[in-house]
Amino acid sequence: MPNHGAKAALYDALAESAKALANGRRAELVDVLVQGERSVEELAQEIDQTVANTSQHLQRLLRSGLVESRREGTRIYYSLSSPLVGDLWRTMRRTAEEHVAGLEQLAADYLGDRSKLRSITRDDLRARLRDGDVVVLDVRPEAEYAAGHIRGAISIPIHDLRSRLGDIPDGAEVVAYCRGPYCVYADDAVRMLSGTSVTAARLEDGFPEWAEARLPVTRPPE
Amino acid sequence: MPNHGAKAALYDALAESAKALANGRRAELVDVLVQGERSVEELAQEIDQTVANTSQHLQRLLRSGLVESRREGTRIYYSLSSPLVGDLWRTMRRTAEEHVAGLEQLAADYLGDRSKLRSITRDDLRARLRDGDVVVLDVRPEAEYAAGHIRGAISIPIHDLRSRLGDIPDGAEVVAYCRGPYCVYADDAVRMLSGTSVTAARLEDGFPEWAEARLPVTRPPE
DNA sequence: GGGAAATTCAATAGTTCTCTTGAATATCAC
DNA sequence: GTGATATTCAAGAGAACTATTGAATTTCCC
Repeated sequence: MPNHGAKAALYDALAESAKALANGRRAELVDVLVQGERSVEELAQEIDQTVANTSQHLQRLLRSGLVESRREGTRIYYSLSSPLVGDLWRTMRRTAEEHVAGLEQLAADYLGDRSKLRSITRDDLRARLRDGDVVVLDVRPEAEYAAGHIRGAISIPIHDLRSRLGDIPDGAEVVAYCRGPYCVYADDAVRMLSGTSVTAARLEDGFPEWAEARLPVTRPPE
Repeated sequence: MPNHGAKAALYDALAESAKALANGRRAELVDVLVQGERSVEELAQEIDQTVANTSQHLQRLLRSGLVESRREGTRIYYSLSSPLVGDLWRTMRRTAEEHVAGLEQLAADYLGDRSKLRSITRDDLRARLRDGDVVVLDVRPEAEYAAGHIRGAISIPIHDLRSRLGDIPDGAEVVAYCRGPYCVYADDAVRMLSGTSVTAARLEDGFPEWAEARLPVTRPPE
């Protein structure tokens, strides 16, 4: 293929990591994989695609070196090759937020009206954690909590929240968080908690951003 | 087009900034634009493409919001919309360096053998600048030096270097730099200076990386 | 207004990407 | 081995991307 010069071939290769992310479905995949490894079937469900199509996208990511896979019995688990890939995804996302026209509208279309939901920034939560007067609630699936969470957070996956409302101390001030700024689990949690005895707000972004900012986390031993 | 759901449309838009960079020629364009604004014709020459093709790539970048343009008489100048775009390009490049297979070979093919060239890291140069015992030489085109350079550096564009060797103090220790890790100007300068009375090394990367690391720079007043 | 220079537009052919479908493969449990 | 499950492979249709070519447009200068 490189019947063009050495410089062109080099820059083609440098652009390879962008090509890998240059597709909405693959962006969704990386966004999930940032939370930890997943099987093909789980990923297919997350991005609402057929298993065959998901598998093809994963192999595209594999070829570009951005993800790795391991087999466990009949399942194959994919994971990011390094935290650098998550950094790239977030930088890319931030750039799109800043520069891509129409993005706010699309975000609003997907997320619905967030204006009535109380929210809190990373820095605010950090300060309140120091004061110790807040319950931090991780509403992601159990496995993602296990792979790493905000230090001191408790885990109640969003799908269990309704039946486990009793686990939250009466009158507590709750801050719920999930996968990131475009994840709706924390929104749902705050909506569900409004009207109960607890006060609830959502963290403006999720665990990966918290970890990237080098704020205190708990991770499983290697 | 979005006959698919709101989530898919949102992630398609988030992937838009990656699509803009998902092409070797556009990556080259951004790599040049990081150094400052350029006209279409200049850019076409830099990336060794026809003007028409270059124009089309620039308009793709324009549509994605990553670059801006302004007209000045019959020329149109393109520039990056914000420093964030340069950050994205460097993050993307770093990810490719880390993960894309075969990249080292392609870099070697383009850059040739660098093993005989003395080189120095950012941190080393920073320390030596404090001691004041080094001549920092910016070998990029004059306009790029004017748009911003390492504080204290002198400008001798690579194409003028041979005729301006006399501008460099006899017996000086020179560190040459240019656009970045894949720019060959500094390599050429070091090769040209070997065999003269001065000692020469190249900075391992270029001005954009120096500036991103918040090391001292001189920029023109707004 | 007419000519020149810089850039964009429009049409096209070849390539790559994306999703779909159905078959093939690998591993496990029995 | 046989069947079940998870994943990949293979083929194909339609869309998007890329480079090329030549014409059209914009602005300047006279």
